[in-house]
Amino acid sequence: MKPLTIGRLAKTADINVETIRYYQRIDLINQPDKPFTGYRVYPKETLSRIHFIKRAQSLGFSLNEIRQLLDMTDGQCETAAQMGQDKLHLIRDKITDLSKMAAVLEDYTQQCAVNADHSHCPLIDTLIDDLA
Amino acid sequence: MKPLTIGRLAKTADINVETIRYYQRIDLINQPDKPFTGYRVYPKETLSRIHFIKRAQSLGFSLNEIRQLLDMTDGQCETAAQMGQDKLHLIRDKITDLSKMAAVLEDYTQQCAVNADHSHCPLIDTLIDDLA
DNA sequence: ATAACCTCCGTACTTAGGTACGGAGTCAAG
DNA sequence: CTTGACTCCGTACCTAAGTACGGAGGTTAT
Repeated sequence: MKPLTIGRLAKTADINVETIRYYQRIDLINQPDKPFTGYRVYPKETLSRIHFIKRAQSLGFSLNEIRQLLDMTDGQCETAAQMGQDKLHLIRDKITDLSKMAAVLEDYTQQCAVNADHSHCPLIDTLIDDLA
Repeated sequence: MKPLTIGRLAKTADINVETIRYYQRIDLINQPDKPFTGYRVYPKETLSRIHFIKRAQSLGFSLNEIRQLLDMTDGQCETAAQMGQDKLHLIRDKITDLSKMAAVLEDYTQQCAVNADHSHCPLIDTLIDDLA
């Protein structure tokens, strides 16, 4: 197997080389030691880590929050439980909000379909108030 | 009732005056005409609009996406339906991902509680793989 | 063994979403 | 009728999350 250099890592993770370097700079992933000669080689765990980062990011977590989530999984099982709970609440809240949002949008698109009368979109204010 | 000047609007919406001005610059809300003398006065709809923006933002929508959502409610009922559907899918996907995330986190915190053995957090890799 | 490609590293630039500043005008309470 | 607070506007600055660049050196396919 070819050594997992930064370029291959980037390609595999479908992410920019510069982004990896950026993640290293901000200590999200750690940079393997540079061998006496040649290029740095990354362990496959780094790939998993990047996957996790990307997924968490797509869920609206900031890199700082993600760092916390990762630190949480990296050790210190004890102190972490509360943080897990906190994040969990955060996530549940997001889900609740998104569900409302989805309901409103569904309603909207449905009304749009039913109401061939396009002169007034009936949800202008409804959209806003229903979210409250 | 005192006229809704930018400062009062900001205070009511719990948002910075500068942010309102920023939203105006990027055409997210529109700036009322300046009277010959005196300050601009905002209609109460602007407040609803800001509420919507903030809420949508907290759901992970960018200001650009929010502009689209708002344009959608502001007129052009017809062309908008598809966009509503698209957003809906996007939201549903987010919900799905968040649910998985929540499940994993729940599992994690539970294991943490059960496993008084804090020397190894059992979910380091699980967390990552379970998300796939 | 040499061209084509990759890595390394520092530095600089970019976009999104704001915040801060400063001077000039406006308003309102004492 | 003045003093303190607010508005207006332009411009500049800030953080997060990258992206781009460029030269010097390492590596690999032909």
